[in-house]
Amino acid sequence: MLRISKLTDYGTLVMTHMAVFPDRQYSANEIATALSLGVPTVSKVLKALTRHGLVTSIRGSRGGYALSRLPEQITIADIVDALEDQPFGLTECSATAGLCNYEDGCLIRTNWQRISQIVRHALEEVRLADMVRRNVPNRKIAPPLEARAMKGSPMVVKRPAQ
Amino acid sequence: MLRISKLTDYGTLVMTHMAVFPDRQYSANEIATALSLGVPTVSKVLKALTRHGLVTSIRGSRGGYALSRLPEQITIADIVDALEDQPFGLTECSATAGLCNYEDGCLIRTNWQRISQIVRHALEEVRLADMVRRNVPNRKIAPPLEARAMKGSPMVVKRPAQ
DNA sequence: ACCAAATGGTACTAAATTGGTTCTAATTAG
DNA sequence: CTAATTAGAACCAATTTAGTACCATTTGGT
Repeated sequence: MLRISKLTDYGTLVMTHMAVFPDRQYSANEIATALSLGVPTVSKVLKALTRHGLVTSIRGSRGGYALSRLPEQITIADIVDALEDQPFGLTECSATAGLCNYEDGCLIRTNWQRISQIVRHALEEVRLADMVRRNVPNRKIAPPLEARAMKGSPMVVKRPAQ
Repeated sequence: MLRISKLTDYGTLVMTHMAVFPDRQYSANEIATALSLGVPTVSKVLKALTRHGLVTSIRGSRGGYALSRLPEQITIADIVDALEDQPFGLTECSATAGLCNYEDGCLIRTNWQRISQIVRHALEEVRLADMVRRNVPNRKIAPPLEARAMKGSPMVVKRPAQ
């Protein structure tokens, strides 16, 4: 569908939420509550992010997660790599070699690889720090009740309440 | 999965195949055979491409399809628009407005829209004409039998034979 | 030592999406 | 009139994805 998966979407939300206070440690529970997402789902995302070294986990009671790098040093591409299928590439054929007999001379493949590369660069250019730097003031006067109820977190998306 | 769908992939194959002789008329059957894809599948793709005005259909006996514009005037973005879900956007939230209460001030959304825009431009910059202009010589000496059997078409991908 | 609060990992189930097929109608050349 | 061909809708099966559940492990506090 030429979309990132929901898990990846959640990943950007979770990471952005954490980037507001980059030094703090957050529990899965806290993040899930702040973002009104399911705890198991957020846990799953955090586990994957941990495995890929984007966040550091502290186990045991009073444990939690913290960014393992500064928000300036984490890109959307990092998050996508952690949560989307690898290898990166908009078509199967451009991502994986050996599927086609004409590979060497196939301009379709070459072009899809070129396009995929551009997409990748776009993802690499957006850093987590960009996600929290609010440069456009929010001009909404009175947010609806539902939104107000979630005021705790700086950015909340209306997703299935779970 | 951050991939185009197979149908869209087929779309680029079909269109590229047609772009080799831009003035010719092709039947669904002929294209399917040349690309070793299923006739119903290719038909489905061609129907969608027709609805979106990328190819012109001629009905009735001795009917078929022809490109409705020159290969220089058709881009990959056109094909994606015809075969992928609309509206274009890497996340649901960036594609469709009104899903979130914080939209106005949400930098996540803004950034995803920015990224989607870059992706779109990349797709718009590759024209069908680029797909057939073979500028890198194919250095393969002896193609495998299976490939040789499909020699009729200039670019064939090894997909389920159906 | 024990318990409570966390994360780690695997596996499962249900829902959504996608791919591909089938069927019938409409069109047109011969 | 018939054969060849596209149009369109509906359908089914396979795959993928989302979300949940379960159990193991770790660790701080009492």
